[in-house]
Amino acid sequence: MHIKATLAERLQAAFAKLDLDGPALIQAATRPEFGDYQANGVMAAAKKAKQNPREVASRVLDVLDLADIASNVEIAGPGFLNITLNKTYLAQAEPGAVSPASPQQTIVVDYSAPNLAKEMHVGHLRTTIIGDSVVRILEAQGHNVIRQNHVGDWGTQFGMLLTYLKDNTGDANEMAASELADLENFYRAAKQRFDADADFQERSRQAVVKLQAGDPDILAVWQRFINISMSHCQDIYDRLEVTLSPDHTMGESRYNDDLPEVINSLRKQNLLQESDGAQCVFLDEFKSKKGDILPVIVQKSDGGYLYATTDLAAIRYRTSHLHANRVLYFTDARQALHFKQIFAVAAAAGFNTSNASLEHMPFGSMLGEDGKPFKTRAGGVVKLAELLDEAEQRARQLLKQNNPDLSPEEIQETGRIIGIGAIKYADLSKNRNSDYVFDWDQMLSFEGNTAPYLQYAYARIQSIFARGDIDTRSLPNQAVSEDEAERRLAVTIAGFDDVLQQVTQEGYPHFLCAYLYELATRFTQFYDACPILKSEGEVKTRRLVFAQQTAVTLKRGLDLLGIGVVNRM
RNA sequence: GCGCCCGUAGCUCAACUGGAUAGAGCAUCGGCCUUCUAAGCCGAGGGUUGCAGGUUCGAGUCCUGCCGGGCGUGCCA
Repeated sequence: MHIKATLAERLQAAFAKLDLDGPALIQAATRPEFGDYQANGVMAAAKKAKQNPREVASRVLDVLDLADIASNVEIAGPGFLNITLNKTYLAQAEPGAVSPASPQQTIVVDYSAPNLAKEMHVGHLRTTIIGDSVVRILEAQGHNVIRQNHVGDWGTQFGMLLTYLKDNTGDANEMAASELADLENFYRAAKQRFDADADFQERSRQAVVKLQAGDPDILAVWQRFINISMSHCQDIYDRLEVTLSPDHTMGESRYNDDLPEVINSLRKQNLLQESDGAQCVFLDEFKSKKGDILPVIVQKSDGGYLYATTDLAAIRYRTSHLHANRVLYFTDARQALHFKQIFAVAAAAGFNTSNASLEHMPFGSMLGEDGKPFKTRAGGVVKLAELLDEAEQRARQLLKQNNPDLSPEEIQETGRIIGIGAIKYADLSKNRNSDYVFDWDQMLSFEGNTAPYLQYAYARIQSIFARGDIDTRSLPNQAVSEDEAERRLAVTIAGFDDVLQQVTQEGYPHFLCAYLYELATRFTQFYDACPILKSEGEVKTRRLVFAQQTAVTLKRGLDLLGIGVVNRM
């Protein structure tokens, strides 16, 4: 249920009766003594009407109808309205339920997009994991979500790789996956040869030309290479339990045929200008103070196309064929200007045929401990696969140490879920805007505000049910809270739906993390203070219901982050 | 040069987009396991939110100017 939206509606109705104008500004109360929710909009509305805010608050209170929702509303400070929800209203909340959004939209989400010339490294984590979480939540809200994995499978670097591959396998058509088992090494070796050997360079360039012209031989080699590289990515996706599958791959190569059309269309609309031999679009909005305009280059002087061209073609496809209402791009913040430019060109050229909202959801770079862009000591990257291995290993070690009851099979599987969960949560729980520091120990921490803490709370609840031989299906669906600890827990459980709305609005899964952490914390406090199995009668039933509601909400919330739960750990 | 992002406790991060006394985790110090899992709970210390102005009932958040960091800025993606 949407508590905030409901409260806002009621406030708006009261405002309307009093000819007040402005948003209600509902938010969760900042302190327990301020109730559960607070409305901050009265002060702004009073100001607009040039009236005394406390008097206005008093009149709003007179006409405000919250009888069925709140047990208490009071005016505080300069004109805050502090709202305490009533217990029966709270008891109606369905734990973990997600209300369908309205309207239901078609939302294209562009995320992950690894470069298939290389192996996935830790830098790909954020786009993949954050994008996947947002996708899951949007789907839960009933939207028609279309995943687009815009992989880098085209361009000059493939000329080099394919030539090197042919040189080293004799018959390239028979190349085995083993040659490409370590893509990172393969890439490095090819690059070395490229830099050292002029003849190799020339053959590489020819290979690119052949590839783009659709030469069947080179195309077959390319396809093999892509398939193998893509299967490496898929292994990572599977391990991470990311919902991407080969069906969602829509790489750069797929737009190849439309690139000349993009240029033609721009030319027909007189948007194209030649500058130093390159085809450019100049738009006034990229004019500097001095008056010079930053061009968007869409075709190189040698006739080749660029990523701007491909992204324009992608906008055409996503709006004309996929009929997107929103397109969300989860990419590095360094591409901010690029997206601003192509969105502007798309608007000028009429490419956005479904009038979709094109939204770049940038995230910061990963830095090393020294605050500089992240590199290993050797100057390389940390492979994603290595990070996952390490996480699982550490989790298994801890499991063995902490819980001798677990079987080797259980340690294997539970270690996987906990290790992967820790990594995902470490990324998801941060505001994606800012740069962040990569640190093994921090990323693989299992204490405090981490996924294992949430999983631990869940496991303890399951343990209660197991020990007490409780069939959760036999429990009542609802319970009315009695004491303050229960009531606060109930308020938190009821706020789930609101948080999801907040997440999908602008693509910030860290709000959901913060919410789940608070939920788990409140439950653990409750758990610590109030024995469940040792209590009796109605009290016991009530506590079991709250435990169950917490478990359901935790599981659902973690699932929407793409993180699993375990019954024992 | 111009543009974008960032600067919050020793460290890593929050702060629901202008709200009340800036919150967590880690680390440090103290307390709690014969009672549902101590990956936990309770408590303590730790802040001039980079600096200086401004806007207003109210600013970590908005505006201006500095300082510091990252990134981008015509044929890589």
